[in-house]
Amino acid sequence: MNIGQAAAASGVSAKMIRYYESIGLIPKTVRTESGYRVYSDHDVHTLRFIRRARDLGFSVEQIADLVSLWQDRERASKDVKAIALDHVGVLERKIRELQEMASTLKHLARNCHGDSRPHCPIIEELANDEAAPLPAKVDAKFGTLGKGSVR
Amino acid sequence: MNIGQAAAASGVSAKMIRYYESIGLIPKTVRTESGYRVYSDHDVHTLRFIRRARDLGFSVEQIADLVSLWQDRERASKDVKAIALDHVGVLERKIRELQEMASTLKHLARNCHGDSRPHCPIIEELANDEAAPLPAKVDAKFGTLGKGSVR
DNA sequence: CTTGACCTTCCCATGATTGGAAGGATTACA
DNA sequence: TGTAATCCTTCCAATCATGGGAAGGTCAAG
Repeated sequence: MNIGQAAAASGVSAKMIRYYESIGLIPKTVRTESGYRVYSDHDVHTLRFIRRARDLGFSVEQIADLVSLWQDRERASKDVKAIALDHVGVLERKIRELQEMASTLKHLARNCHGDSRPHCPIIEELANDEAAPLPAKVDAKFGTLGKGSVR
Repeated sequence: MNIGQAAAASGVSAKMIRYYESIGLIPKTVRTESGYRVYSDHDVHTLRFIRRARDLGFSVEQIADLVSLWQDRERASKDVKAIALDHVGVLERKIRELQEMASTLKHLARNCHGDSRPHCPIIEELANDEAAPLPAKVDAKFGTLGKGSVR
């Protein structure tokens, strides 16, 4: 099957399939005479594995590890579990960080009349030179608020 | 004061101060004869405002809006509140998304022995072709799991 | 006057993903 | 068979906020 069909069957875009190939996450595929990539059901299965791992927020680097453990029938389950739990830790730290932001903002918003007058605790807090610095940022993975989806 | 001192006083790195200037978030500063940027206490105050907004996860675009509302003494507090609440919504969606990932993973990890044997429900779930697709991803801001800190 | 600490601009990298251009291949239909 | 639509290919650029580093100018202390 062609890359478009593999994309549809796996839920990974054709663009990303080529990208994953280029960085070595998946091996180079067979090509037709005219250069089209050809995928098997097995390849699609691998792509689905990758997509599911992405859906769980694993980085491509971690996915590479997971794929190789997946393909190693002798793997120790503790190696997989370690990657998963490490990732859970990262996720939970990030969640806490976002929760702090949200609760601070909700608190400020609750005290803001939200009318046409200028008085606004939100702005005042941002402008407050005495404000306690927010807790030091974890070396949080999860970049900043870009446009991408987490997928 | 020089950019390095302004950076130390505001908590915004010199690199980022130059960047904010280049994108127009802050105005171009006065320069010394030799080209050094010169900052006043007022500039530092603005930089602190920006840093606090960043700490709350606002995008540079939103910060530009917040800064101009801050400087508008006639602003309506509802305009500020709208930005804040919009951001709270984004934060909360993201939190929910991460919580789903974490809880799925914790559930899987709980059922993984984590020993030297190969059996591992985590890998099996990732490889499971019947797996229900995860809920459609929100057009989540907050990119993927990159290296950056949130700051 | 030298040394070291600063400053300047410019380019590059990050991570995952999308967009698009230019051009070749395949397919469907009249 | 001709042609148009739809695929595919590679390559380059942009995203977002940030940091790294090079090459070179400036300044202050010794």
